[in-house]
Order: sequence, then structure tokens, then C-alpha cells
Amino acid sequence: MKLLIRDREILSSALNKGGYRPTPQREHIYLIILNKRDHPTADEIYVRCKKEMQGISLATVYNCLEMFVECGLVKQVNFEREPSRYCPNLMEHAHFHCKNTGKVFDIDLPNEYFNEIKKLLPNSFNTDIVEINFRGICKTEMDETSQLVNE
Amino acid sequence: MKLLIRDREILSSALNKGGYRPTPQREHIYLIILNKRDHPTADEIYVRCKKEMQGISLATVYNCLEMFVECGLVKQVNFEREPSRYCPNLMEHAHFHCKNTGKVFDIDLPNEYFNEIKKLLPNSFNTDIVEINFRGICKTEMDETSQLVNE
DNA sequence: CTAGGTGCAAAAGGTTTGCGGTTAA
DNA sequence: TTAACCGCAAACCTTTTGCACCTAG
Repeated sequence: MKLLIRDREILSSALNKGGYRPTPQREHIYLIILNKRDHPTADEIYVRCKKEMQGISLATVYNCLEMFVECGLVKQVNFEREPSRYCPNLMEHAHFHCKNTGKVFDIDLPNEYFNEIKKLLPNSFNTDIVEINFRGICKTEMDETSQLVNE
Repeated sequence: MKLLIRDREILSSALNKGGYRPTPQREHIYLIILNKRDHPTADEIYVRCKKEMQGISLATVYNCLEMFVECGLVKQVNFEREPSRYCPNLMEHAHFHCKNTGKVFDIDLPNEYFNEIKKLLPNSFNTDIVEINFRGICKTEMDETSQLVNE
């Protein structure tokens, strides 16, 4: 599995904009996040990464992920006090978090929902981010590679 | 400052239902959460608690809070990877989290909102909890004791 | 008398950081 | 050649746990 030219360009342009350089480690981690969009944790990324990059350290993975978030390449998603997960879907969207399987799914709500809900806020508040998380049980076992619902 | 008779009864009945006993520590911690509804962290509760209960330990505060959550007396609220905060508002509501001040405010959205938004979920999902968090900047400096907006 | 509660100190778990050596513009 | 990187190990911070002592029913 290799990073597409297009994705490599997205990566290096975003990194350069942030004053960082593309490296094999960064390309590989970016590929892992893009490839199987299952919202892996840092540790899961580390494990997958080591298969083809034995030398890599967990600290590098963490540093890398922090950099990606800063550069706007991925979103960091947190549920309760569980380990952070990483999501390459940059559109405004919600998440569903399954209590049984622990899996996380992107939920694409109609865009107007996010706007309407922001309007409900008293104007003593100025919001840029609305986070909507569902928690429950996913009935169907979905193909891990097609977790983007409503597409 | 003392716990009202009414609140003491709510506390002891909820604790008894869970198989626990009311104790001075538990009453005091419950009072602290009810009194200044500013979503304190465990550590903030610990500091406030020690003023009148020098001997109390942080572990007791944590044990107590976990018990309260289990008994449905308070909600545990998490933002990003920050320390958990505790909220005595048991109604379904959203939260606003200020990037500048770090303060947390309850936002009472119309009830139909929570229901409508649950209906948007594909029926391969079964949700019981929807969590809505706003993140931004609070323009007005509000009285800390009246942080319940829309009431 | 004994189940349940407390406080202490240590451990756990996720994440961050300092540092010495390495690599690429 | 020098700024950016990497990996390692240690530190950090929040939270949990094991244990010995204590207390209320």
C-alpha cells in the first residue's frame, strides 16, 4: 500500500506551510490514517506502522499526530477519557461511538444542522466549533473500510 | 454553607439505592458541586473541600465522584483531554467551553433538538446519548453562580 | 462484630519532553 | 553546516487501586 501522488502532495504542502518537512515516517503514518478510516488510536497507528517500519517509536507517532492536527491534516477525536483517535475527514461531521465494539463511525449530518444549532446559542457566546457525539450500539456489523455513512 | 434538607435526602436516597451510605465527606462534596455550579474538576473539588475538611484525600474525592456518577447524582463532562468536570444538571443539555477562560457553561437547547437529531441517525445505529459541545469564546463575563443560560 | 469507608502511597495509562545522535536542504 | 528529525527513556498528569486502619449500623 502506497500513498497516492495526490495525497503525498496534500501532505507535503500542509507540512511545509507549517514549517515542517515530509519524511518517510510522516508519509507512512498519514497513509495509515487515510487507508483504513477507522479512527485508530496513537497506539494502534504505532502497531500498524511497525509492520513496515520496525524502527519507529511511539513518541515519533505522537509527535507526528500532533503535527498533523496542527497542520489541519487530521482531526483529533476524544470520547470520554479514552485514548484520542485520529480522523482524516475534515468536513464538519458528527461521530457515533459504539459501546459494544468500541468502533467509531463518521456521521454526516446535513450541513444546515450545524448552522442552525449554532444560532441557538445566546449571543454572549461566540462559537467556532460544535461537536456532536452519539453514543450507543451499532446494530449492523459494517465493513471496516466503508464507515462513512450517508455518502 | 450547608446542604439543604431536600438535597440531603436526594443524596442519601440515591446513595442507598446504589448500596452506599451517606457520609460527611460525601455530603460535603455533593454540596460543593451543587453550590457553585461551575463544573469543577476533581482537583478543584478537592481544594475547596479541604478548606472545611482538612483530612480529606484526593482519592476519596475521586471515589466519591465515581460513586455519584454511578448513582446518577451528577454527570461527568469531558472536553478534549482535559481533566473531567462534574455537573449536577441532570436534564439533557449541551455545554459551552470557553477557550480563553476555560469556563464551562450549561446550554439548555430546546428538547426537540435532541430528539430531531437522534432521528437523523441511520437506523443501523441505536443511540441513547447525544452529546453536544460548543467551543469558542464567551464574550460577557458572567456571574459564576448563574451560569445556567436560557433559564 | 463486620461491612463499608477513609487516607495514604504506589501504580496505571496515555501523552509529552529532554537529549544525544542522525539526516537532509 | 545547521536546522530539523528520530528514537529512547524518563517525566508528567490524571485517575485508579491495594492496603491498613477506622467507624457506624
